[in-house]
Amino acid sequence: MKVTCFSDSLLDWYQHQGRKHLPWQQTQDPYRIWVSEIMLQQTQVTTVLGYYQRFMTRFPDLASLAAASLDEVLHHWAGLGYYSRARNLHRCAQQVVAEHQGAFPVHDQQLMEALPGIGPSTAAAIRAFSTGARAVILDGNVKRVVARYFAIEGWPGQSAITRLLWQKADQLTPDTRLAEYTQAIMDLGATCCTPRNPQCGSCPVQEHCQAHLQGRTDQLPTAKPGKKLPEHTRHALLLTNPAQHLLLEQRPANGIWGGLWSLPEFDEASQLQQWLEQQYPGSSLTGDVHQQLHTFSHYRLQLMIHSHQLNTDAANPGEPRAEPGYHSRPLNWYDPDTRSSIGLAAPVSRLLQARSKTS
DNA sequence: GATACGTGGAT
DNA sequence: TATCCAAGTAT
Repeated sequence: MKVTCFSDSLLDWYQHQGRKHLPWQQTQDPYRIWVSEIMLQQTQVTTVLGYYQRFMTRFPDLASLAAASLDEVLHHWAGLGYYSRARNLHRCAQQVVAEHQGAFPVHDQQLMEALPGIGPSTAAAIRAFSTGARAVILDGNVKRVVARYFAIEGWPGQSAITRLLWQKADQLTPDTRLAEYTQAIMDLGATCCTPRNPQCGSCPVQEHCQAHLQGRTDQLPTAKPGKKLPEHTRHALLLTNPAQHLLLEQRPANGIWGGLWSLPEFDEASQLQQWLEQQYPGSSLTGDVHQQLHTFSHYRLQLMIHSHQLNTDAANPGEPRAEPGYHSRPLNWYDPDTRSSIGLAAPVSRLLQARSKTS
């Protein structure tokens, strides 16, 4: 059968060419596998390695994660991006403790998908790796391999295409050796069937790959329709007190850098000025302004950073408080030297990085 | 169904 | 430098 041919060839390739020594491959513990799968969502292996090591050292099991504060979880996630993953990870840990007696329902795909941050592909990956059950994944690697193997036209972002890819991925998935197969098809996409310049010469299924046979590997899968990123400008306040602490504001749980601590941010410079004078009467801006450019997947952010140093007799320097209105979020002074366990947003970590370089 | 959500690696 | 895109999910 064709199906058997694909998985057999792939598994044979995996024996020699596959990755088998990644940290999360040395266990069948659903917790460890789960953390790795969440971190690896839309994130490359090399980026994850360091984060995973530190995270597992601090949160070695589900109970330790469930008992931790969200701030500390975000502290260990800061820099990885897509922070809803960290918030959902924390929520999920508490939910598994409360509703599943501390054990992931790895034998039930639907129950797994019901957990925060776990979708169909992640649920399948956790199940395949921890139990060896037959479960079908569809990540970026598999999409590319399947789209090429069957020469499926159309951008995978369209739901009809995704549906078809799921169906084809299911067809290719064998009934046995699921842990190996799941790793193998991801490895093939990551190291052989790459987005550009795929190494078809060393591909175990090249003889049956429609894209290869048609010489169209460079056209499949169909590229995402390109669009220009919109650009936004916002204004951030870099306020320093006499102790050289920075004023940070916790961002709302939704939106960019959700739950992380960042510089107080405003739509307009005038709003920033107004807020500053309200909080610290008699203060005036130093006039030092510099820019940070942040490029996200969906827009570019020009952040104008307005620096200001509070003098000693400024009112209430230790306890800034939010006014009701457009700013009513938690505020805190942050000491860069005694790093507390909170998640710092990119604008802050970039500032501190630049600062440590010059000093 | 389309959009929001981060950051860094690769080319 | 610019662009793509990565072990996707939630809304």
